[in-house]
Amino acid sequence: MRQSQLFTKTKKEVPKNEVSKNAQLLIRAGFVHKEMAGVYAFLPLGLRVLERIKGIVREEMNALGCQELIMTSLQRKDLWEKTDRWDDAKVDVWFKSTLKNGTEVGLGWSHEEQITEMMKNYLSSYRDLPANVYQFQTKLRNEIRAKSGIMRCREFMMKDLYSYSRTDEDHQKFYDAVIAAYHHIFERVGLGERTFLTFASGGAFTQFSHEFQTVTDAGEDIVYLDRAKKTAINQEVLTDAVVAQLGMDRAALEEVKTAEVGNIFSFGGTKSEQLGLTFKDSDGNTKPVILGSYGIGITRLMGVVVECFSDEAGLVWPESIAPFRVHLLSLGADEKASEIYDMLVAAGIEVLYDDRDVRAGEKFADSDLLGIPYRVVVGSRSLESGSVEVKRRTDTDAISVPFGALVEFFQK
RNA sequence: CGGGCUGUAGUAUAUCGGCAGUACGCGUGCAUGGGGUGCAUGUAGGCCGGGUUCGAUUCCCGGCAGCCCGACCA
Repeated sequence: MRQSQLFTKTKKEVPKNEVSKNAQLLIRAGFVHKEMAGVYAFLPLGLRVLERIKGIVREEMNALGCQELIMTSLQRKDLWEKTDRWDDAKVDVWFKSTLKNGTEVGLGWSHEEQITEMMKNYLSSYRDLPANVYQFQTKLRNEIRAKSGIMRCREFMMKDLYSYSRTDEDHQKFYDAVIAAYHHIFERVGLGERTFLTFASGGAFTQFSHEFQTVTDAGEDIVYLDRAKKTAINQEVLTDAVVAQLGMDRAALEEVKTAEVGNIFSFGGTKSEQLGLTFKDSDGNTKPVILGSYGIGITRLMGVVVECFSDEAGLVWPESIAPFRVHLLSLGADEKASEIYDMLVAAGIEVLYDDRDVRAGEKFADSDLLGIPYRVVVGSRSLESGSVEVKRRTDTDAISVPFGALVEFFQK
């Protein structure tokens, strides 16, 4: 894409009243627009990052044999009454509205009830199981206090997966496979080393749920980390008994601040019974479907990446989720730069080409702010030497690559 | 939901109970052209409502909005 055609602009000033690092940088770089507290629009560059994260998650979900669908934001009241979660006293994040005919509807803050109710239409025999479905959906939650930029919003993108299994054993097997897939996802977005499987409250259904917690000061959770085991215990369930049960040594646990990027739950058959989701097993008996739920906050994940990798000059995107792979800068060498741009694009490399008529300093500063992994500079020096300067966003020095070797450089 | 702070051009900020200033941005011109360049010039502002006052952007009250701390957070 030619940068002269990108409608967004960068800003030098940090937005007033915006303390969170991720929001400051994403707004300055033109990745997001803040509509109101906890509500952000994703602009072209931000959307590209979001889509790349979704792409990785989608690949991993599909590899588990999950099927993608999308539910609705408007939800029926009667569904939520079945599990006693319509009452504002029970769930305090509801946005609710009323149809013209007086019918009350809820705006989806979660889709467990709705999706499970729908699945009743399709799951009636053990032959229909297992079934695993997921979606990327905008969740609407009336948070009392939105904060931390895009990390805790009233409107945000979540991937939620629901598993329907025949037996506890089948369920457990899939649950473990999801854990492995989640590790893989966080690895791929660059957060693998600092993301830990964490034992957390299981609510009414099981003793523990599992969270994926990423170490960052921008987080809201406190977990106790066993680095050797790559697992942690959320402060909310930390007791001597729990530490002993999990075979950890309390003295070895390290207290760290983290952000929750994923959360997975086993519901057993309880929720299915509440909702009437049963199946006929091969022995002729009617049994509740065993249910699991698995979430990843896509927009929050993007915020956490920003928090973890950015520096004083701006954003730093891991290659796997960067909006573009290459940022091509023309310094008064538009003809040659355009030629290189066409060549790279033809080779299938995603390039943002800064073809604007602005000062070199501004181009460099913007390039650092946008955080695209590779910067390629074409200028008078290039024209003399027949090569371009290539620099990684995370490096301080550039290397020289001949014009003819450039495509190959980015293809490996 | 408890507590605290704040609302001045598109953005970031200053001043003041009596003509609202600066920087960035945006427009124009000239110069410049490898780390947000220089000079000149133009553009644009007091969140909303009420009160006090000769006069309110400033003081008071209410509303709305934003930020922070805590609580909350399948």
